[in-house]
This record gives sequence, C-alpha cells and structure tokens, in this order.
Amino acid sequence: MTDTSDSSTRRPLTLRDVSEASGVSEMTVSRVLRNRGDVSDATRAKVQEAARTLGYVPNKIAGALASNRVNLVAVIIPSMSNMVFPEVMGGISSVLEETDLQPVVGITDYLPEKEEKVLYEMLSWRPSGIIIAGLEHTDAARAMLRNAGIPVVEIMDTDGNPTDCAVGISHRRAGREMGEAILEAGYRRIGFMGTKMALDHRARKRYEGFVEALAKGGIELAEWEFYEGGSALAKGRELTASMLEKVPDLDFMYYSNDLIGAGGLLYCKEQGMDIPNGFGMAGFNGVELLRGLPVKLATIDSCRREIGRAAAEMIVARMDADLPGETITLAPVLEPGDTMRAG
Amino acid sequence: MTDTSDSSTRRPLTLRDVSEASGVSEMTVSRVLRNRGDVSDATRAKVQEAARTLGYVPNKIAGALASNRVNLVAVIIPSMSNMVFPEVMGGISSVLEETDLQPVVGITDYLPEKEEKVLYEMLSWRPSGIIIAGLEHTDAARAMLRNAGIPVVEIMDTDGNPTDCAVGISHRRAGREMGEAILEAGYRRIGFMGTKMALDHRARKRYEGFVEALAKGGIELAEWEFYEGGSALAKGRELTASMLEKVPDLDFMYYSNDLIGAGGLLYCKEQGMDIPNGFGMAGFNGVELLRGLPVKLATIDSCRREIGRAAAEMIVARMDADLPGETITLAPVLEPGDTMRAG
DNA sequence: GCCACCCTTGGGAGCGCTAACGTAGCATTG
DNA sequence: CAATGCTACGTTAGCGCTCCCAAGGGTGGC
Repeated sequence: MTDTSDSSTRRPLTLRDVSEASGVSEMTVSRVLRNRGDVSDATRAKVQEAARTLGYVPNKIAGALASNRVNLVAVIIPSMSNMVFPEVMGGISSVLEETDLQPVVGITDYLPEKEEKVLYEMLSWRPSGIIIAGLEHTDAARAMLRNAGIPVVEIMDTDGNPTDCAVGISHRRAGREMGEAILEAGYRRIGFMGTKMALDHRARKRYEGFVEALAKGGIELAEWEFYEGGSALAKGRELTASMLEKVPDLDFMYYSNDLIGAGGLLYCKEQGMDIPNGFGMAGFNGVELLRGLPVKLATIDSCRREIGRAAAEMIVARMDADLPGETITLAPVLEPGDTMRAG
Repeated sequence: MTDTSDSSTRRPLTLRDVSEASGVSEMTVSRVLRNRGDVSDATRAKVQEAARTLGYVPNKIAGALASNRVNLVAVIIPSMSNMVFPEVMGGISSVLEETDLQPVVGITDYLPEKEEKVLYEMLSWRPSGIIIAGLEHTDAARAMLRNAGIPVVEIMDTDGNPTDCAVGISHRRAGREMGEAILEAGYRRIGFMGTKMALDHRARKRYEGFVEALAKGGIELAEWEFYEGGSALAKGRELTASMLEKVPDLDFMYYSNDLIGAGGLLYCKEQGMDIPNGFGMAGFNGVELLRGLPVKLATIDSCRREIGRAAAEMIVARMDADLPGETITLAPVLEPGDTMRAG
C-alpha cells in the first residue's frame, strides 16, 4: 500500500495543489479561502472540500507579502509573570478576537536595550499596530516608533509625552492620592516598601507622588526598603517583620504592589496587630488575589483590563480611519478596604 | 523646510533603498544585514551606516518567504492568567533566547475548538516547531500536528500517546502518590476540591489517580466540590468553610491546585484548626506563592520551568538534526511541607 | 433574437527578499 | 607569465500568494 498522505516525503501544499485538486484556478481558491469576491456556491463547496481533504493550510507569509497586510498587533511588555500584564493581555485579546487582528507578545524584562531589540524584531514583521508599555524608551526605540508608520499606543502610564496614542493612569497621582488619604486618616509614622525600581518607571512615579504628598503634609517617610527578586508574598512578610522590628512605632506601611502588601498583611494579622486602628496598610494594583485574604487590603486599581481593551480599540479604530493621536487617562478611585481607618 | 524623513508621506524602505544609499547591490546589503557570506569590512561598515541613517528595518515576511525559513516556535497553551503557564513560557524563552528562534503564543482557554483554530492560525505562519499543552486534541488538530512536517512537543502531561515528542509529568501518578501519602499518614475522612474539569484533562487525571489510590486503601472521598471561575484564593476560603460546615469530621482536604489550597489554608489557620495533626491539607503545582504563607502547604511540584526548558531544547535539537520522537517524564517528589503529619 | 450587463473566473505581474550560481579582480605559484 | 585559487560582490530566478484587469457566459430587456 502506498500512503500518499505521508507527510515526510511530501513537499508542503500550496494553492496550486488545491487548485489542481478542485479544477479551478489558484485565484479562485484564494478567493474562497479568504471569503472574498464573488464565487458561486458550487465552486466554493468544491474548493473547500478539496482544501479540507488535502489538509491545506494557507501560507500567511506569502499572503502577507503579496497583499502588504499583516494582521498582527505587536504587544511589548516588561513581564508576564506578575499579575498585571496577563490581565492587560486579556483585555487586548478580548477586543482583537472580534477582528482579524492577532496580538504577538514581546517581553523586555524591564531592560531598555532589550525593549529596543524586541521592538526591532517586531517591526521586522511589519505589524499593523504596536501596543507598548510605558512612555520611556531609548532614543532609537522612540525613532522606530515614530517612523513605523503604524498606530502606536503606549499603555499603563500617562505621566509623560506619548509618541502617538496613550492609555493608562497617572501613577504619580495614584501615589499622591494614597499619601493624602493616609495623612487624612491620621497616620504619621509611615514606611514604604517596594521593588528596586531604577527601571520600573511607574513604580518610581508612584513613589515620587507618594513622598511628595507626605512632604506637603509636613511628613517624611519614617523608613523605606527596596527589595529585588524572590516571591513577592514572602518578601512582604520578611521585610515587614524586619522593618517593624527596626522601627517599632510605625503606624502605616505603603507597599508598591498588592503582592508584597498581602505578604505584609498576613504577617501583621498573625502578629495580632490592631488593623486598621493601630496600624494601617495599603498596596497598589487591585489584584483579584486580595479578595481571598482575611481582610481586604487598601489599594488603587490599576485598571489593567480596561487599559488593554482601550489600547486595542484605539488600534482597531486606526485600521480603517486615519485618526490623530489621543491620550486616555483613567482615574481609578482609592479603595480603602479594611486596612485604613476612615479619614 | 522639507522634512524628507517624514514617515507619513514616504513609502516603506526596502533593501533597494539601502542598496542605492550605499552604492552596492541588494544582495550585498542582505548579506551584511544577516551577517552572512563574505563581505569586506569596508563595505560592511558602509552598508550598516546607510541602513542606520535611513532607519531601515528588514522585512522578515519577505525574507521568510524567500528563504523558506521562519524562525518562530508556536506555543499553544490554555491560559496565561494562572501561575503555571507563565513559568513554562519563562523556561521556553530562556532556551530560545540563545538561538534565533522566537516563541509565539496562542491561547486556547481550555476549549478544544479554539485550540484547533489557534493551531490552524499558527501553522499558517509556517513555524519551525510547535509546543502544545496536553495530549488531548480534536481529530482535526491531531491531523494537523501529524502533517505539519515540523517538530511537535506536547507538554505538561505524559499520560497518553504523544504525536511526536512529549515532556511532562504523570498527573495520574501525582494524584495517586498524594492519595497514598495521605493514607499512610493516617488520614481517613478526606475531602477534595477542584475546578470543574471537563476540559482540564490534567486536573481530571490527578483526581482519578487520587480517587484510585484511596480506593486501593479502602477509602472513599468523604466529600467533594467543583468550582468555576472567580479568584481561586477566595474560592478556596469560601468552599473550605462551607465544606467543613457540611462535613465537620473531615480530617484532610486535597485541593487540585495550590491557589485554592492556599485560600483554604488561610481560612483554617484563622479558625485556629490544628494543622497538621487534627487536619491535613495539600495542593498541587509547587507555586512560589506558597513560600509567603504562614505555613508551607503540602504539594507536588509540576516542574513548569523545567518542562518549558526541555520542550524548547527538543525543538532546538530538531532544527539541525532529524531526530525521532522522544518522551521525557519528569518525576517530582511530594513535598509534605507543614500541613501533613509524617507517615 | 440580439445586445448590454452582471456575475464569475482566470492570467499576468509583482510584493521584498534570498539561494544558487556566476564573475571580476587580485594574489600566489612553478 | 599563464594557470590557479580565493575573496568580494552581482545577476537571475523564484518563494506562494494577492492585486488588477480582462474575458467568458448566462440573463434579461426591447
């Protein structure tokens, strides 16, 4: 028995194979497979049947080259392992799924040079649009974004000058609002804990806004600590313990993200601390994980899914029309939860 | 002033533009930009200079079509929002970064039809290899994988028949080992809690292995519950509370993943339960998050990063050589943590 | 019964790049 | 100094598909 369907010996299928198998021209096959142009129902059925039995899969590489249309949207983000970017991706996907666009992700690990490299790689696929995290890029990356000739949406942050479009929140303001709320609630001996953030501009801006708000109220941070790597939950626990030992009279702790905040919160509850009256705590992001904790940590939502959706919608809108740049600043409200006393 | 670098009016740059700007043929430019073939240092420098000042970015679409080589590896996974697949991706990336291959991710949401669709889309880019989660696929998807003519690695699970290569653990065995360990430790009134898993075959296999081990010891599950959606941590908390109310004499709870397990654990600690003596608990995955909990939950590591690395290495090895299929079964050991009494 | 018209189908060119081969130019050798 | 070898670069011919345009064939109106 000769198995003509053996793939190991067979050269890859092309439109021509389907065309020969169904007795029509390549052009007609192409039209059927793309649902484009007028094709009679009879021919359509014949072609589809042939394509299916052959197991033909169209070659998008060739199609993209010929049509000069690549239905990809490059999404460039720093990381996929914390809880923030998967949710952004979810928002993007939910919008793009309704279109014929497809997201392709590149990871930068918060490294500017890697971002530049990833962007270059992405552009070499000639995507239809770019969604990129943050407003800070190398000069070369900025130039590439400007010259790409496709819609660019910078996401997460709006404290700065977008290249084209932007959607995000003001992290400086988020930090400031939290600082103000803490002072208003009467806390005075305040500690801060966050990641080493030379390259995480959004964390830095929150920190700066926070410190600024405290200063306006005549308060300085009583203590601060920056950590690196490791499980955020465990770090929050350990560092909270050591900081409280070092500065026992702290009455509030602001964490730069919910996960270390949750670690700290678990520790403080175990220690039987009086939360929120004797001691207050707050994080940032509004991650869903918080809903599983014994008490709800104060936080500010970073609107991740909403940002993803809006960014994707901006790209989609710019596929058909030639719209100008646009910036959307979302304004989440502080959720005091159970770890901050009322002002 | 006329700005010739204005991108809005300029047609996209091609090799020809760089070739004209540097006074050599397109072929030579191509060689320089790919670091291939013999080019004199002088010419190389001249071309690189021209490419850089023009801001030329190669068109990989055209390159891929001409060379019949697309350096993409399709990675098809059910989800990105739980903690398991980001780590797998990390393992894959760490290996591929040393090569000129690049991962492209497709998400299936655990839906077989969507998996089929995503696979079709991916194949239409003619990737160099496929990494796909699980051994269960629709017939059409199986056929595509067989006929793709490229290396295929099915990951996470080895309980079944791989199409080509596979790397993972036996989830049935993981469930069985946990069941055996629990019985050996003397627990008898055992509850189970997991996601509704009609489509999560690995969760189902763990469950089956678990129930089978109990049966061998003459024990039946005292109670079980399947949840859907929502924050796993919160669900673990709520469902543990309601199950303990319903069946107060339970002495062990097996959770199908660490996150609901952590939720349950937090609840039980708050209730002041006697863990592990009066009540034992265990999860699955070995997520890093566990290290931040007050006590360490018993679990079995799912070797996520290791699986990602091994899968990528299998693809890489098959780029140069024409190797046969291969299955790697990792065998993680049970980590009893602090929530299971010693056998 | 003939022509205009539309619906369907096919032919040719070319997207931007690279594999394969060809060739000019120079150095080396006996 | 002719024959040889090597390096550096150019030429040709597609890759598989889609765009543009034209042609065939059936239909309806007069």
